[in-house]
Amino acid sequence: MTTPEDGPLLLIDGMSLAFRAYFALPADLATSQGVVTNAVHGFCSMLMTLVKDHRPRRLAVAFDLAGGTFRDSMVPDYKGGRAEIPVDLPPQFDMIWSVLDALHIPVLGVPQMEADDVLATLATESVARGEDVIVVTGDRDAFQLVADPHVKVLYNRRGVSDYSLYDEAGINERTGVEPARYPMLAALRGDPSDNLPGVPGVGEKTAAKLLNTYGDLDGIFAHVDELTPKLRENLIANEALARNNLAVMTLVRTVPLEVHVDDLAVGGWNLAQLEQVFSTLEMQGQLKRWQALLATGVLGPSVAGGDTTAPVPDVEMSAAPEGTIDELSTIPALARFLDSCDQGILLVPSFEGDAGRSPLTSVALASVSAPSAVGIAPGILLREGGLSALAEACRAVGFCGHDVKAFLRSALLDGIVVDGLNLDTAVAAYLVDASKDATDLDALVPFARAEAAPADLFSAGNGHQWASRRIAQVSVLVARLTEALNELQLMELYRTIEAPLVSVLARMEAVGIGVDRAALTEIAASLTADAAALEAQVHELAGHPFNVNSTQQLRTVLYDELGLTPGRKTKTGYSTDAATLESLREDHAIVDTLLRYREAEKLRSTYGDALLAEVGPDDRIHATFRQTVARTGRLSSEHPNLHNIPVRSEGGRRFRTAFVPRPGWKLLVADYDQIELRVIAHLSGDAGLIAAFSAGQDIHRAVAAGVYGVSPDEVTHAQRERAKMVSYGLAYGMEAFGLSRRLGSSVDEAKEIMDRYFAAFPSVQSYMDGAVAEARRQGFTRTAMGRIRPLPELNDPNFRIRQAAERQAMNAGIQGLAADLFKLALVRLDHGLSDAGLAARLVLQVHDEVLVEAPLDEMAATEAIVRDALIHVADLHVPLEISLGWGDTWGSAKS
DNA sequence: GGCTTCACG
DNA sequence: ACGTACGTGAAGCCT
Repeated sequence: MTTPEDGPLLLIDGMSLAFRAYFALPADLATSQGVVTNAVHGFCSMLMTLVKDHRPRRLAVAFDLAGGTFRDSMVPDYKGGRAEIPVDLPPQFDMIWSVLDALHIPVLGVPQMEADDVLATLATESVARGEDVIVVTGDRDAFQLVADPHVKVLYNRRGVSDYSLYDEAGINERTGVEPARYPMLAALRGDPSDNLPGVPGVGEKTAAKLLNTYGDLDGIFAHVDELTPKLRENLIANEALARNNLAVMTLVRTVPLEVHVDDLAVGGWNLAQLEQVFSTLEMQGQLKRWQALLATGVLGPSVAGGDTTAPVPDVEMSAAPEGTIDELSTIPALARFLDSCDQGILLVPSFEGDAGRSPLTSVALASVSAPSAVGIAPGILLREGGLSALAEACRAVGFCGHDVKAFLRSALLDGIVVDGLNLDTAVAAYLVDASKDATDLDALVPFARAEAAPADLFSAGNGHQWASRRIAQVSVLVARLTEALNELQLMELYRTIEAPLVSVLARMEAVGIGVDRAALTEIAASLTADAAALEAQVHELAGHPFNVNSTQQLRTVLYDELGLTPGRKTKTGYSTDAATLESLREDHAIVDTLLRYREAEKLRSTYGDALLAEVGPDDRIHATFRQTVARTGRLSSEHPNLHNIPVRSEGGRRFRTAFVPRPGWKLLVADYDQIELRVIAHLSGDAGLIAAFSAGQDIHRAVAAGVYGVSPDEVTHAQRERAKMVSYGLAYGMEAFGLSRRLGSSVDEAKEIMDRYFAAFPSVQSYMDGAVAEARRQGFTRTAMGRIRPLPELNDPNFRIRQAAERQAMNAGIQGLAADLFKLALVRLDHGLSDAGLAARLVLQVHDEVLVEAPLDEMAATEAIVRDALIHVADLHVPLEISLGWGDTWGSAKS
């Protein structure tokens, strides 16, 4: 057996192996997020087989670099006619590099050179030292290397396991000529895979015969007169072609490399890194197999020190067309740079602290057409006039960036409006797959290597290298996501709703909502007092003090010490939630006090001091609205969350009186009436529901009448309430059990009610069934406005998970379309106000509700615009209606 | 960082 | 036999 000490140099053409692997394995080999990894799987398996079978002492993998090669200028349409590279493949090159990184296997690539040229150079260097070489490739060009007895070619015909190992005799047998003459053979007969035309009338057999008779092209052309007239004519007419072909086919053995054979010794792999890479790729099986293989020592020792990260000597990779980073320290320099960005601007801002709320540190810029030339505009320059130059350029040529809302917001704080957003890669990634964190650039392009930056910047740690990497990532994403949006038919949704919404939200965040500090302080103080008093009472009733906020301690007190009957169990023990406590209310006085304490404490801790702490020096709260988190397409709010300000309880509602308009202005509050139920009516096309909505009936009363078989005016209050619960429960895919709990009735009774609902409104049931079936068929749901939501769990082996996914499938089209409509309404509203030249402005949105503040003399115009924007947002089978009111606080405006 | 609870639509 | 209504964000406890 060969040992590492005398094993060969194994040189792998990574590109051709990756291609073979890609086409050999099914494209459904993917991560749970749908990232296709079939080529990575195949490549890793092939690599493992190679290592096992050949025990290389040295090892390297070469790739072609993007940007073409010197041969492109030698042949018209070189390698033309090849199938397009599938979109799923290029991202997998990055993943393969990461695996190789962790294995400490050098990855080589030289601009303008093909992988085989690099391999030929290293093979030549190695044989000069008398060492054995095996070149692994799917490209026949490499046959010429076997001319040296130390070199063999492992030729991959197709698939992952169909190999032939050729030595000199093997090449002779296969091609009819000796290896050194193979390029001449190909030059004469042409090479279909490189799109090289051959000499007419000269095929494989004739070419071989000629070469074996006359030795080489010179020999052939010196003796053309000995050939048959037809052949002679063809050869003479195509001499230039044949000679050019030969030049193309001949591998370059003198590629200038910074690594040499001695740098290619195996060893130095990093298990922790490998674990990390395979875990990201969700390739646990490969990890296990590699762990076992590495333990045998075939790839040498691991990196010294165990898990330290030693950089792979991929020296040649950094010889890629070098990126530049220029600090644009003057306005003219910035202007010059912007002028060069005539195809659009890539933009990556960085902030001193929280994005959008703190000053800009700098903005990294690049032209879409030349992303490796990065310009950094420092914050100082931007604040001293640079920002308006940048904004002007953005408007003129358009710009792309990742999560740009914070940048827009920040510019607004300096009074600059930045228009011209072309592609926000975070928003686009969210549309493509809302189930992953679209803001995490490193997760979206985990394996993309930045265009190499000058080495000194890598060590300088001044942030420029980071910015340059970001620009490179965004550049990759812009291309990929534009394609993905088109492919998934999401581009219209992006253009008409999501992209304009970015600016609308930025403006709304920058404006913020007014807060009456004094009122808020008072509410908080009174709740603090309430909570303290109630806590004391709870301690009294328990007989001793304890931390009431600790569910663990509370469990002990209620169920062990006081002997109350426990109900539902959670993962960690008996539940103490409100529903459970409600059922124990009669059993002990402590329960009621506890519930009141919980409410006061919740309000105090979440909306008291916490909200107060968010109020800025301008007496306003500037929350952040996130456009890329909610899987259904809704927005979310954070820092603080203004989407859950209390309204249902008397005590909590008081907080809404602390939200106020600008002094002297009025606050308009408008919300859709039952938008989700109207969406259900529209989507299902149910005649009964549509008739009820169209007639402007009280929908819950109408539903109750249908369910209970009475006329609308006979419906009791209780029946109406029940109907309401059924209607909303339906939108969530609720089952009889859930309904019974909420109605406080038996499951049978709940079942009966649901049956009657579906009997009265039959199209609703078929819509729900259809939604699930469609989602299962496609793997995702799609709203009427095109928004998709992947639901891979519909095929989960676990019944519970599968059922949850079915409920999500039922809900996604409903909540999703409601979200689409509302977002579009927000855009229309915002644009309506500015088109009318009003000072009135959006200050807040809460899923189906908008708050607008307006000067007194704009109230009428504002109201008209809001009504129109919301009501006429889309033409559904049912009318959309809103409730609208004005006031001096959020609390009083909402009727 | 996971868990529980609870505020909203 | 299982769990049981969708979607968020935040606070506080505990490991």
